[in-house]
Amino acid sequence: MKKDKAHLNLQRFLPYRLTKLSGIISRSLAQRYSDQFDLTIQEWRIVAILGERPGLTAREVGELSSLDKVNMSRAIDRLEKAGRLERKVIARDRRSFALHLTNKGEEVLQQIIPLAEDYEANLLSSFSEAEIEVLDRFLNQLDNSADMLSPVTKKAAE
Amino acid sequence: MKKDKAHLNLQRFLPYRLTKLSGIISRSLAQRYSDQFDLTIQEWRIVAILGERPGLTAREVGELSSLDKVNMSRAIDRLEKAGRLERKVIARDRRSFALHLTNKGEEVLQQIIPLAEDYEANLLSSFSEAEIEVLDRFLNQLDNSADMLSPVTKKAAE
DNA sequence: AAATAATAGTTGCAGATGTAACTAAATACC
DNA sequence: GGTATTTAGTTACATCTGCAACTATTATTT
Repeated sequence: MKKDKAHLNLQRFLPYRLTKLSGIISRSLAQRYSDQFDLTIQEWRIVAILGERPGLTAREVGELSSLDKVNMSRAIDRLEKAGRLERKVIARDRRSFALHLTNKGEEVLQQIIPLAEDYEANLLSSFSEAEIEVLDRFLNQLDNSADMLSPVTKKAAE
Repeated sequence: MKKDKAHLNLQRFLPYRLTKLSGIISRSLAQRYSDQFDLTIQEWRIVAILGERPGLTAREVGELSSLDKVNMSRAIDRLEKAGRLERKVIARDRRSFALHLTNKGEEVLQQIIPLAEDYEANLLSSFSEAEIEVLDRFLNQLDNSADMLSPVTKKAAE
């Protein structure tokens, strides 16, 4: 009698597909950032956030960039040493600093933004406007489901 | 005169969104696999592939699971030590082995498949059948674009 | 068929990353 | 107001990961 074995096609398994896709994209972007600006992806995220909202603390930037505090601490160190970011003392809370891009940091950001936008546009070049909106909605739906399915996490990073 | 600074909203940046999403999903799945089966995601991929196609070599499994040869070598070691996989000598090429799941490995696979399918179904619970097809197409389109945009890579893993 | 190049897989090492412990400061509690 | 608890950020340590060098075997070249 034939045993009914369950089968699973990995190549069609959504978590695998997403991880693979995001890996390819991340490696490709990391390469560009690193080659041209000596910038890691973590640093890029921080710079991007601070460009929009200067003066946030490490914790706040971390929340917006999905980086935990250890990652933040290290990336901020590197950015500061590279002269791209500075910490300003906050009077009312001397545990944290207000983070600001320096001119140098701002310059990097201004150079890298078109590059990032260009990359994104290329990724989406086969999508119509309407499809991009649908994709956007799909990603939000997946985010929501994924959050629901996540064990309650004490990670600071979300 | 106002400086025209470029802005970029990280939260809406597709590579960021994909990385974040895939990270949440991967961590969540890794947790489950690890808790219940003491299995890493790499090992899971290998087991899943071998369940469908026993007898492949490490290189072949690696291609199908996007794992490079170093990752493969290590994961195969762990699976073998756990008694979940065995290597069989191939007469015509003594550099490689034919990989097979043991009964133990097959058992793990049979237990884990429903869990994985259940997780995926939950991820997609807010999607209609038609939407799932669209999502599938979108992911393929993104894969294609991402591949085009990747620097020619000698990675064995794709 | 000897020499050369290519391939499969392993291992050493270095850098990256995550967890947990730690310090300093702020907040809550009594 | 003083003690206990929580929070922001840093650091130490252990693990993971990726690259490059290596071994063994097979394929190619001449």
